[in-house]
Amino acid sequence: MPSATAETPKPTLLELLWRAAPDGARGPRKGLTVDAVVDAAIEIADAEGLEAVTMRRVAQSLGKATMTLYTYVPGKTELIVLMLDALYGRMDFEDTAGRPWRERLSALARDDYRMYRAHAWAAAASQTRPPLGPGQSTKYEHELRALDGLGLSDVEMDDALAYLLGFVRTAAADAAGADAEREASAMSDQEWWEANGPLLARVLDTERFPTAVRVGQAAGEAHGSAFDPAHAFEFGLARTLDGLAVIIER
Amino acid sequence: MPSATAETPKPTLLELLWRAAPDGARGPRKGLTVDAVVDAAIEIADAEGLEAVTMRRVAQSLGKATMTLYTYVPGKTELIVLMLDALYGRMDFEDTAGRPWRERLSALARDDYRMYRAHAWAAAASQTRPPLGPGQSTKYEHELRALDGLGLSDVEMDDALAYLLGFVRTAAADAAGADAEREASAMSDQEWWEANGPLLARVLDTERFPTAVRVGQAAGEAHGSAFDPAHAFEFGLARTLDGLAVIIER
DNA sequence: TGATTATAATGTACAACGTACAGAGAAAAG
DNA sequence: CTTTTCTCTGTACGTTGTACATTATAATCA
Repeated sequence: MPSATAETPKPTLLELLWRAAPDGARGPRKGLTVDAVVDAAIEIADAEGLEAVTMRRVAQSLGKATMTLYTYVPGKTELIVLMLDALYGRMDFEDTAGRPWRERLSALARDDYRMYRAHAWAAAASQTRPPLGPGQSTKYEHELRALDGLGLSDVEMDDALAYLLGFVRTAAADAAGADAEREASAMSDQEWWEANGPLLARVLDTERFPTAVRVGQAAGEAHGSAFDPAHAFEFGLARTLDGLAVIIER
Repeated sequence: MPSATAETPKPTLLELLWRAAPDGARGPRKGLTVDAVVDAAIEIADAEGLEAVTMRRVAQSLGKATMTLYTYVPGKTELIVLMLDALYGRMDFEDTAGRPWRERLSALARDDYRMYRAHAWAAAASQTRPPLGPGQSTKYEHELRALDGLGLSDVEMDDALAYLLGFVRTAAADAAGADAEREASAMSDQEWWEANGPLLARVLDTERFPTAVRVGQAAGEAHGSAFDPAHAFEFGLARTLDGLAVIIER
């Protein structure tokens, strides 16, 4: 009678993040690593967007069969978490030790924003409370240090950081969205107005929507287009820091 | 020789949003309306999440064949836009005329947050600059009126509103994400710690991550769990209004 | 050394998705 | 009555994530 089929203790997500899975000693040599899979996926996402990251595509870029990936990663969900943690771990942060708090937090925000802009898929994929992988932990530690010693309680520090990073993530996602939309439409602003202007003029009458028409027009003219992500980021960052100032300089 | 195949001028998204498509006079009677399709889709999304909204599922709930939907809606992308605009159009806003600006903006944020929480799928699906459908236009008009007469320029009004709503959307998406995660894991905090505690203790050493460990612990204990969406919303709203105060009370 | 056993790698297969397309039938227009 | 146009539908295609069985490989144990 053959012994009961051995239960392969499949690694948890956390073990995977920390690369803490004991690599099996028995079978054939591994032809890949988790890092290789993650890197390949990031490369594809950077070049062609997250929707181009399919298991087949990643495997192909590694010269392996699709199902081989599942030796290294439990599924696509986990792969994306790993991709994000890798990004966090590779960020380089501006050194702002000793500078005033406003500059420190501003640098934090800009570091984050730069990372998101360099990997357009990341803002949409990331969550507010990512799992505590090594990359996220390193990032979190660095960010908290910028907030330490400002007179905030520990809980306030966490609140403030989550608030600041939430703003940056949204701003980056909006910027990426605006890019994608512009690319997808392949329609100049002029063409768009020729196609949609008449209807809008008929339907957005100044009787029902006086303020919207006035403000929308002003905003559109000021930015030269419907939405200016860079301006939104600068405006928002200033407001966010002003908002935090109230509890920091209290 | 048969005449050239007639070109059905398929309606643009804007025409669809404003229900401005001329309904064809020729063929059989329509068995549905755009609204019926949109409502059915919203009902499914509310009950089972956006990922349950498939063309087959929506059609089935209307007692029609799948492809019938494409008579009313160009595709799934457009359907989701229509769903969101419908939500915006049905919001009811707290009347805050004459009240101080901070209460007015706070009510705006809470109205928005309430809508997102009632339709958990909406925060993730919505964009910063939604197409100018009737719902979005009504909402935008109402919101701008709350910002009018505060001494802001038109461009600043638009900036401030986008900033405020961006915060609310993110907070709502985070809250929905936290709900979903809790539901999906089906793991009590205690079980989670039993499974992952040992690894975390080994790997999150206080040498490398002193601040992160300290603050993370404090935050976790304060909220009784890793993340408290309601608290994050209140904290963030206060900060956001404080930040806007700087340009409003200038 | 030879038998055993855990593991890596892979091919096949399946269910689910959005939607292109062609055809059948209905109603208005000529 | 004929023609035209439109609604509705069934079938089918390409794509997705991944379950599963199989084969090859290497370390372990007798």
